[in-house]
Amino acid sequence: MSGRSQSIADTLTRAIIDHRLVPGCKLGERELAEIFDVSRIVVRQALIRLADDGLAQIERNRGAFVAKPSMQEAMEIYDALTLVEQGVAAQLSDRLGPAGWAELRHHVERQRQAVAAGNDALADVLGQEFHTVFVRLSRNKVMQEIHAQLVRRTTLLRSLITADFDYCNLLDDHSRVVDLLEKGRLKQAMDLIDTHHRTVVRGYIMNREVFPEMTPAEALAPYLDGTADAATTAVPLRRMAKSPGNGDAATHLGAAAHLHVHLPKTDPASTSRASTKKTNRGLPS
Amino acid sequence: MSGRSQSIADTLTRAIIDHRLVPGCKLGERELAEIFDVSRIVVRQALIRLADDGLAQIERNRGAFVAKPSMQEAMEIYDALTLVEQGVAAQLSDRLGPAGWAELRHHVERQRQAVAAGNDALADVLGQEFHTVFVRLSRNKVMQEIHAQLVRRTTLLRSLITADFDYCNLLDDHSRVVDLLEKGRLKQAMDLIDTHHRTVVRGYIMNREVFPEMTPAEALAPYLDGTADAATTAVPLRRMAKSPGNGDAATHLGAAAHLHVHLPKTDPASTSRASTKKTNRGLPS
DNA sequence: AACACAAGATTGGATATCAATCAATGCATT
DNA sequence: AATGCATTGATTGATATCCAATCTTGTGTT
Repeated sequence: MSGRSQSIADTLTRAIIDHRLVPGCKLGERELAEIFDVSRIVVRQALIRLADDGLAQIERNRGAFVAKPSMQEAMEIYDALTLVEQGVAAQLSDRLGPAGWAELRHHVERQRQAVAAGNDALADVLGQEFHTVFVRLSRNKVMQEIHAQLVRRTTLLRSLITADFDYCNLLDDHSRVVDLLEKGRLKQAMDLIDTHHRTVVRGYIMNREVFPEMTPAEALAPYLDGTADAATTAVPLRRMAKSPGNGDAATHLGAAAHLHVHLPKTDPASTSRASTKKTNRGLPS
Repeated sequence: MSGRSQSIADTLTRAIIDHRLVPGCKLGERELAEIFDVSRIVVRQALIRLADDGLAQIERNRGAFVAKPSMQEAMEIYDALTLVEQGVAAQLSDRLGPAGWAELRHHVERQRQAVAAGNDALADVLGQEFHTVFVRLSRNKVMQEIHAQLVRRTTLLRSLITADFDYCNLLDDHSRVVDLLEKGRLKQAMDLIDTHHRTVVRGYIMNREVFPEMTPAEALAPYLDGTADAATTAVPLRRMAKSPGNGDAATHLGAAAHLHVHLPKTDPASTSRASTKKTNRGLPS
């Protein structure tokens, strides 16, 4: 459909929701232009798209940075997401046919099998996807796009927080929501959706200072080389599971990695490198 | 915050929601660059913003056009708007304090006075604003932005349709929604919001072919000259009221105005000039 | 140590240029 | 006359280069 700037925006979006580009990371025009081998103008257009999507923030004469939402904004994003999904739930409880309910059940079942098989990465993806499938069944493309944007922003948020979830409960929620809706117990289903998201947010502990573990060039490398399937090589979903051993991710790329993060002038030594240790990189769903 | 491209995007947005730039109208880069006295690149960035907002559509190697949503998309936009406002209503019924209710009542009262005074233009604006104020009281900026975008798109839709509303009922709806919500009758309030929007949509008769009455240069002229307050000179809200006399708008700018609209190859004589006569240019609220 | 000033770097934007693509025109053919 | 085809023109997508404004940094002075 569109040209280079859209595909670059897509790549950047992907890198951000994969947590390869973390909030605060500077997205320099010249640097990205070299990485993607395009002119600065195309990069600028891509950055405008990211900013419109809420994933980047452009400061006049200072450049673009990966968005670093405040705790307030995080709450608002989750509130909006809850509102949208509750509304969709209300629509589906009226209008959804048997095929739709079957698709939802099938999806939940696939996730359950992934969990049983210990395939946490797949379970994460399916857990995310459930919400997308849910909204898609509303057959409202406008709503889908709004929801997808909110989901992208919640995914960005997870770069900023140290989470502490009970995954089993969250997984069961999906199943229970489908059950309640199909039985026409809309009110309970909506309450459960609310609780579902509140559970996620309550587990959030924002540590606003995030240190990138790689330069943009390193972060974007997996998405660039030709026809390589990004899904296999690029997604670094390293789930820490229950063993809070020291994250290897922080070290195997080397402490020598440049810190391309925009920080206020607070003394950088006070926030020790140890604070970057994530207790959880999984995706709540 | 941002530079020229944002302000140009704002101006174009304004012109579109004022119905000075109608769906299908070509937004040529070179033409706009001359009008705004900037380079094509800045115009392109502005057009990207418009496209992200759903107000323009960019076709590769063909250029940008004011968006021309299908009937399907129109329904989806209104569904999404209903969903959002119902959700906000649910939140407000729980959380809104006395000051909030007072603000809503005050706003309704202002609109009522405007109607009583026969100031239809002001009543239109206030009617639009009610929905914005309503959502603002949720104190959720993310939701506000989503809602504002949907409202812009509904406003765009009104360039495409021949409407047939009962304005008195629509005005009363606002008042009744506030009453119902404050009394805690959430369900009824949500139904009324649904009915409110359905009433608007049901009045829609889309005539997909819209003919611009002026060139982009003419359409944008009022927004350009320096410090002139656009609100006074630029908004051409010519309400046809109950007298369906032939719209003067179609003639006083001259039939010689260039037709800068993108049309399929259907013979242009079949859709006679008379079909552009609008029976209503007012804003349902 | 605090402040002021100068140098460097980055962004925002203009201009000129080029290739690719689409639309329209005109011509030839049936 | 109508249809089909090729050329021409116009517009977009994109690049390179250049310049002004602004921000950051580093140095020097008090």
